[in-house]
Amino acid sequence: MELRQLRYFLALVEECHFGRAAARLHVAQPALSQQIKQLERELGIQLFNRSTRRVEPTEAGHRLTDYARALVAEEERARVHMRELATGHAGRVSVGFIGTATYDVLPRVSRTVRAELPGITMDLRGELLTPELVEGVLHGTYDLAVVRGAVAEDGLRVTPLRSEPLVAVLPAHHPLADRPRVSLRELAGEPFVVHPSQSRSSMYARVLSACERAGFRPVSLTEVGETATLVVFVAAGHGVALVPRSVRSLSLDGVTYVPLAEPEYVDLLLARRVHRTSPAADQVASVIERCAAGTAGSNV
Amino acid sequence: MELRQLRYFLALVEECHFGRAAARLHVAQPALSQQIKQLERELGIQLFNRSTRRVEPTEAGHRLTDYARALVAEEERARVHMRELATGHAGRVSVGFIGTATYDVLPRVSRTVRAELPGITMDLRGELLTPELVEGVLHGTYDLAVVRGAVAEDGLRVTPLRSEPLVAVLPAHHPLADRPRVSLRELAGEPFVVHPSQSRSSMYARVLSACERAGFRPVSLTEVGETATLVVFVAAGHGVALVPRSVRSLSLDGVTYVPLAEPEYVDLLLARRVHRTSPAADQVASVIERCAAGTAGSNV
DNA sequence: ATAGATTGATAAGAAGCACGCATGAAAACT
DNA sequence: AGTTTTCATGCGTGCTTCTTATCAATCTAT
Repeated sequence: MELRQLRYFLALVEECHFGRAAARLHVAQPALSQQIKQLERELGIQLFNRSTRRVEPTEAGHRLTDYARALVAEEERARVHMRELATGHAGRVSVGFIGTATYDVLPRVSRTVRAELPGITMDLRGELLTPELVEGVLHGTYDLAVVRGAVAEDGLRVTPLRSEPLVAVLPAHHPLADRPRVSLRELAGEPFVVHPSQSRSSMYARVLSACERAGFRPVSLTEVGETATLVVFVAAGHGVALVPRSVRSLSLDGVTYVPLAEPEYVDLLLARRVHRTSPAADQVASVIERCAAGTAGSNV
Repeated sequence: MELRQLRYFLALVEECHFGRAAARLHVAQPALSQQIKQLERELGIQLFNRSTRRVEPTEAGHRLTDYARALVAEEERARVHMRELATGHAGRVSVGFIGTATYDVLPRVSRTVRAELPGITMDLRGELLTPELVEGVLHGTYDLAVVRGAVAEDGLRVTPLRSEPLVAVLPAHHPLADRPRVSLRELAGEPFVVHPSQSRSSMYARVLSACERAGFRPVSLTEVGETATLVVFVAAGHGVALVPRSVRSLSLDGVTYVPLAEPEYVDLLLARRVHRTSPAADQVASVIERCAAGTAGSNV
């Protein structure tokens, strides 16, 4: 039994006439006769009572009609679904975000995809570290990753999303907290709360190099795993911190974000696989590009 | 998209290995590769990520798996159903019964078919007249008909079911009602209740010819359409009647069935189409033959 | 009743498709 | 580096399906 035979069969059921059914199928009449006959032979039962004057389904023919319709309809659904997947209008896409994009880009992307690509199911994870994101994308755990720092890996395509200035995170009661802007130099004596070291987070190196340019090394460093924790630590008075401007989305009592006098920028990047890329992931990638660009934390 | 391709596809999904899947399908490996590739080309989307070391379904492949399973399962159900129809284990069979078989053979057949051929749906009609039964069978309204009288029609195959003696139907207060048997001659003066004339019922002619052999013509005739009505009329005192012995199944207050002294027999016949016969109808036909034979009203 | 029209079945040749074999290329293991 | 495993490709073959031509049966019309 093949779908083609069932399509022929259904046409004949609906037309009750070999000639017309064959015309509708764009085949010659003998082809239809043969295929119906073969179907009957395979199933071991007559499907039509036919004379030169009348063609009508037998009981078996009537019963088979239901199955044939169900099969052809299911095929059509499969075809439509595959088409959606092929055009990127459906699918499951998993995206990983580093900590400092978790509270700003992630929710925007989630909202936009839900609105514009309703067929796509998102699988979002935030507060991740660049190394695991890179490996995750290469390994297939994530289709896309929003990372920071120059990532150059084989099999990975990395495109810039935006560049944003660093801002200082200060406890609300800090003497500098009310200033319109602070110079990095003024934080020289402060203990710092930073993202993980050992190149697990690119922010760690970025913050330390900024301090170095300002002519000092932080007197003490407290490492925390997540950006949310970092802000909480600052609120608790464990020190100060430098974060990309968009982290301001994460507002918390007892914490103030103050722009830096120095032009220190960090880049936000989108990483995707070179091979094994899905159309749905491409669609989501372009949404991410728009979401990151149209943000308060954009360049300048 | 063809079912063969989907079967290949499913084998590959399950084996995740072209060689093994091909072996399971009893085809060479290149054939499988080509068919999968063609399916991918037709659907416009990659279904497997394949290297020389690993084969695994893409997301599209995973999604298609559900559809493919559904399609193959539905095909199997269709095949099984067609097989049942072909072997006569399923189907719808309509059987028409003449009046005098309605209260005896019909319920037996109904019960037996339900018990022995649970897949067959019966469509039973009783209290019909031979002419409409014959036309009904030829026209396809009925697959089988239980009739009386010698029916010889083109396109109809008629086989004897049984022969049964006529018995007299008398009102309970009738002087002859208590006799172990009555001679037809003794009913000469009685008004008769009979089945329809004008050869619409074969019983009409049968009863009158029996009377003629006994040397009389009934003084009056009341025609009724249904056997049940006939018995009711006798109970109401409108006259006496002759019916096949099996009508005794229809017992009614105020009515007695008394055997005839004369050996007057009527035949019960099974009529079926010569062409356009279904296996299910054949199965039911053999049930009818058994039910009619193993009856109190059987010959002798 | 005979002729013509309609319609499905059949036969034979052509076209298309799937298949098998041989082979190639890439990746993993020794 | 050599060997093995495994999927892809090219080509020839055979089966399947299609088309054309024709037949047989049935209905219609004169």
